[in-house]
Amino acid sequence: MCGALEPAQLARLGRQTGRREVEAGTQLVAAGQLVESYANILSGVVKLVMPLSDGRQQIVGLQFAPDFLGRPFADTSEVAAEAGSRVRLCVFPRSALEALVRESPALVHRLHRQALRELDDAREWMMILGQKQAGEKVASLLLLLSARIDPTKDGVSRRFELPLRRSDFADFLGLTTETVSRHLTRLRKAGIIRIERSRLVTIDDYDGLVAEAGQ
Amino acid sequence: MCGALEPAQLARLGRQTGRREVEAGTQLVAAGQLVESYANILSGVVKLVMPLSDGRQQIVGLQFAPDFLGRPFADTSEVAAEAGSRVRLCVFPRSALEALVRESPALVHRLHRQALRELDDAREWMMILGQKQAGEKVASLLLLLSARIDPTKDGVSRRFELPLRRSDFADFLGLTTETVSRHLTRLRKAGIIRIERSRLVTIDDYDGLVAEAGQ
DNA sequence: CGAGCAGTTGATTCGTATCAACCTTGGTGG
DNA sequence: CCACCAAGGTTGATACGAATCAACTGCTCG
Repeated sequence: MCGALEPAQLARLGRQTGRREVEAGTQLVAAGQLVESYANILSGVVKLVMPLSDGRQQIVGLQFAPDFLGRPFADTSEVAAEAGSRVRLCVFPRSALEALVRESPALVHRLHRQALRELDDAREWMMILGQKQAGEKVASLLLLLSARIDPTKDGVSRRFELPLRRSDFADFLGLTTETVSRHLTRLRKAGIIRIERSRLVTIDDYDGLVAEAGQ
Repeated sequence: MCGALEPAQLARLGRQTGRREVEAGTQLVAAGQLVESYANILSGVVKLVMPLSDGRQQIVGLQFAPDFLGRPFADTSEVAAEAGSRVRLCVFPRSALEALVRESPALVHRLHRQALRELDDAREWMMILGQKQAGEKVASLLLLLSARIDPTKDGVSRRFELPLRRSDFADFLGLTTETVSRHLTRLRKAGIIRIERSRLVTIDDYDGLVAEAGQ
């Protein structure tokens, strides 16, 4: 985010920001709560979760570095934010953001673009949730994670640590942990991926995985 | 949208706009196409559709009057727009919008707010697609339509014309037309709704419908 | 070493898709 | 005005995929 700011503004913001580092599972923002601060993600993955009163919940978005975290101009949002992995944040108060927004049109534009990107992501996942079956869903999520965890190398054969548990997969994909596990096993037995210690994934057959995801 | 403009800007925009009225089913924007014009919806319902190469498709949003239609600052969007009912539009060229945006921060803010609202809508539907079962999905969509088609009377016992076919219900909810039909019949036999000529719905038991939707 | 959580695997149930027949509605032309 | 037709919608029988319930394994941490 800070890329859109003037040096003077950056310096001013710097005086008001704080670093924060939290463990996986930490609740960053509760649902329906008015937020008094915003943050940029420096590293790690944040889950955006919508709970239903009976315990069911849906993960409606994942945010990676260097995404902006928070909801400017929001009355209230029914979305909670939770650290999916160990997360480092750069936090600053609501007032600081609002002051910057008043004087920097470029920043507003930047925030608008992120909102549009999140909208595209959300719609892509509506597609996956509504139309795809379990195997395609699991493959699609692996592809998403592989693309966003380490965007540097975007070639074939990747290896990365899953920032989510099986139950997070399930909550994202509208499945159960058992079904997620079965389909991961199926992909493993098909030689498309390898799994070590249940969290470390290697994609051996990238095109195969894309085919499994149904484009 | 025009509420955010100065009178002088409005007059200037007025000279460049045109009215357009289309039948249900008309393709307004094709998927993956760069749009050269924008529009405001004056009446009717527009479906936002994401197609998959094998024929499956997901409706990822519905837009009602007076929503803004189009995608400012978009590189390309994979979303197509199609008239769900007879639709009246107020169309204006891309250049007109861009000129206005350059000089009116209020307009940018307005567009940003709409994007955030659409994001909330999309996430709400991720929740419904991922977590709810067929009966809850159908009830939820009836509630959505009843709330947005005629926002004037928001009390109990409403009556309105569905702007969507059963197959649109299915594409929105990730179901088949048969399943949609079965659950509408179930709601009808339970005395919660009435259906005339398959398109005209009356909600007789609003609280019952909310309960069916699972909040 | 034992407790507890995460993950896997198996047996069964249940909800929705699929396939198929039929009904309804609205439009068209004789 | 009515017969016909096509598209949209409903209903029924069956198949299939994912949820559920349950047992078990492996890991991590006190």
